[in-house]
Amino acid sequence: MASVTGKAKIVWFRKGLRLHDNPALIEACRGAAHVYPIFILDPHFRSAGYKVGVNRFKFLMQSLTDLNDSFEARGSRLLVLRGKPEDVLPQVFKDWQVDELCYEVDTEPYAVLRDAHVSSLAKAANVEVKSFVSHTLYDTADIVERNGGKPPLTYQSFIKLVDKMGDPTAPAPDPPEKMPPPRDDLPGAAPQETSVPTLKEIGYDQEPTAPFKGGEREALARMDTYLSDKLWVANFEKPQTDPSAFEKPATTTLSPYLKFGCLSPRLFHTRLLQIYKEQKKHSEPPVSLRGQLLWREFFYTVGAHTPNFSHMVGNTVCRQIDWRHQDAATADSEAEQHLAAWKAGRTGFPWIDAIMTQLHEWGWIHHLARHSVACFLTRGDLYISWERGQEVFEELLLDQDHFINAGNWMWLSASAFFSQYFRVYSPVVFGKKYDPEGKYIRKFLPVLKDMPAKYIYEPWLAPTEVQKKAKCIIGVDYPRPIVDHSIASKQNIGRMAAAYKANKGEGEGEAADTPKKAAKPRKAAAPKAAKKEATDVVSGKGAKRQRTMKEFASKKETE
DNA sequence: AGGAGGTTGGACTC
DNA sequence: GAGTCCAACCTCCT
Repeated sequence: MASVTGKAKIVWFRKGLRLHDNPALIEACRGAAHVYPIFILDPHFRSAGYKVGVNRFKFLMQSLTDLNDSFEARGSRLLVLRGKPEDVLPQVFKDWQVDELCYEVDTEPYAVLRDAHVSSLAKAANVEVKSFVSHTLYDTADIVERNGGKPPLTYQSFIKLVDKMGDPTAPAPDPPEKMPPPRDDLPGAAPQETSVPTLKEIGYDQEPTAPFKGGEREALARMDTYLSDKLWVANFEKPQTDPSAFEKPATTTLSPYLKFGCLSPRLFHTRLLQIYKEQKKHSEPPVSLRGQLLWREFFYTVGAHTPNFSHMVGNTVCRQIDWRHQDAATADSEAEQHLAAWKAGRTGFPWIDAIMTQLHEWGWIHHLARHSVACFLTRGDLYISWERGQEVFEELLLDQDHFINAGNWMWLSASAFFSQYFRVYSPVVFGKKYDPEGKYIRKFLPVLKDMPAKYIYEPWLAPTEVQKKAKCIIGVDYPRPIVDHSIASKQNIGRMAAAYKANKGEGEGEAADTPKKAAKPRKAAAPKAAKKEATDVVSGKGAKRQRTMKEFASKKETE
């Protein structure tokens, strides 16, 4: 087509803040006289119901600046527009005489509605819309289709489906070295009107504190650094990594870059497969590095195909549980206080409070640290709804990712995917395993820096003299624990058991007294009971154990 | 219908 | 460090 005069095209960045593996950008450059790379500052992401902490916003601004630099190096620039996409886009379609709009598929609920609306507006304006899957390894709709139209609910069944699908599509080729530039002289396209905003312009008055810098170049450099240690990559096992490591975090910390698409998951995946090929032996999902990418994919798949995935009510995969704090209207004041203490890192459990402090300061905490604080907030200690925790993570995490955040909160609260609610993380013991000296606590809670290691995880047990010497009086300089973990966790296991039972009843409807329900536990219990008696006689622990269970049962009844 | 297995608990025993 | 128990969950697969 030699006669083509050249079109005006928009490539709309939302996630996918990168030039590599960007099929929408490639398409936009094809046969275009003018390409307008845009990002829209949508007020939705700063509305009352959706908080973005200053650290993540800064990360986003850095990513946009980096993107702009890369475009400038190619004779183009990034145009940052302000307003609702539904208002902004029809205007520029007209003003810039746009022929085509290209973007990456975004499957989050808000994005799906937004993009459907924008597509219809584009059609009305005679603008062709082209979208591409590049934020996930696969088109999650394909995975669901292969599973008979339903998303797989276990990681293993998900892996099986993915294995059958073969390797993901290879990353797209790099964009041209010289790009068709946008015009400066059209309304709303002038460089001074479309620059990357400052935090002040947006209305942030806090100083960002996170030690991670946003952007594609940073992402690629970081990936290269971590992948250069091929033995480490090949042997990576997530559960073996140390949540208390902070001098050098024990994992790649690539999650914020994947969240914003500064790094392509397909590129990362390709690089991992290369290394696996070179190294004969390597770890496997779920614990391997590739397994981590597939966890992301798993939650994107289930999340995108489950209604109300980020809420308990109306969510088909989520167990309905009578949390103490389901919403602000019904929560009692104690639950309100507990939630506030948890968020602020003032629970009186140094391990929990250090993690929450790191979350505020860094915008990132290790996966197992997330487990600790999530279990503590929900089924472990406070019995507060996972949705409240999800909101806090949504605000504070750089890598906050809609489906992954919701999925993991449901996991940890034993609301979905995971159901062994009696496996409770101890806010004292768990961290101690990794960091007996309490270096991590001393780093993030300096008030405890002189507390002897013996008491660093339980400072309320330190004798007054020790507290005085450490210049940290419990109840004055650092809070007393807001709950007794051994009492609270036992009580909550009982509540969870009751909630599970209630859910079962609901599910079965009138057939509540079907023999199936009674027969199952009875059959399983018989051989085990005999075995237990035998070991109890030997160990002499039977009586103690039984008493504990009775106490626990009576507590449940008097509630 | 039943069994296996489940990314990463904790306490205790050997 | 591995194994067993706690008390019993769920989904998937055969």
